[in-house]
Amino acid sequence: MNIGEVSEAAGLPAKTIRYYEEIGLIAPLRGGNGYRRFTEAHLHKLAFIARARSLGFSIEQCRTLLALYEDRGRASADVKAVAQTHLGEIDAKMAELTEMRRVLADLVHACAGDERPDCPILTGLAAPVTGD
Amino acid sequence: MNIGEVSEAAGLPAKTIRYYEEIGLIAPLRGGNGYRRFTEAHLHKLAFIARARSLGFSIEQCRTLLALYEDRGRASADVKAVAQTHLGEIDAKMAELTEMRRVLADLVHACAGDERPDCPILTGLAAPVTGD
DNA sequence: ATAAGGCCTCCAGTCACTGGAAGGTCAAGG
DNA sequence: CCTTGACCTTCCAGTGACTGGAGGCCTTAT
Repeated sequence: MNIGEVSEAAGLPAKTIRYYEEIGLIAPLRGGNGYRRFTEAHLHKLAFIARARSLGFSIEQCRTLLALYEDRGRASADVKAVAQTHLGEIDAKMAELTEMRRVLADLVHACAGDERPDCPILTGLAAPVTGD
Repeated sequence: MNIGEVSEAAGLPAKTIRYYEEIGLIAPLRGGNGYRRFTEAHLHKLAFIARARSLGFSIEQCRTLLALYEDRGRASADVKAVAQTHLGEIDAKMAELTEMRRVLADLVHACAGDERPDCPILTGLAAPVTGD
């Protein structure tokens, strides 16, 4: 397969696949014309990466997961550890966003949103709201 | 004030303040020795930016908010629009994270996490779980 | 012969910093 | 007066994970 076909099949832009090759995530063959040639195994790997990425795993985590995937002697505990680390990262981001959302929603709620200049959002940013 | 003092007061690294100057967010004065000189007004602006950034506003949104903050003839509706756009971005990210978390937590839950190689996380990444 | 579309490489840009090198400035102590 | 150390300066490069574009080769169809 050429890059266009795997791109379509894996749901990844061709540019991204070239980038993955550049950073050593995949190693497609080359045809006599210089075109990358992909096998089914390459496609599987790319689809694996695409799914891992869509779950938010970093490229380095994907690299680790791929290595574990291809290591028949792996311990599932090692996989689980990577996934749990990532789950923790997701939870941390969610907590951060939740807190942002809470504060921001309060400010938005307090703002009249008309043509007058008075704006609790701006005063809230100029000085944090305290309990006083 | 020198940069170290405002850095301390605004809670922003000196590097970040220099960066903000480079992109035109603030324009400190210069002393004869070439050092940046900051006034109270500069400090206020930096604190404003720091709070907006901590709520997740992008630099460009901060630039807009600062301009509105300094425009006495602003309409609060304009401020509210920026904040609501950002609220929407936060909600979109939260939805994305929530979905990631849901799928990932299922996979983690299904994984024994012992020294055996069988791992639902890896099989789930190799082929998405379908309802079949 | 040519036109369209796919493929190639290389370079630059994104966002918001962050790290580090090389060097100038300032206040205090010896 | 000299040194030490803290503070400041600029400039360059790197982060993560791509993305866009220029310029050019390859293939297939008309």
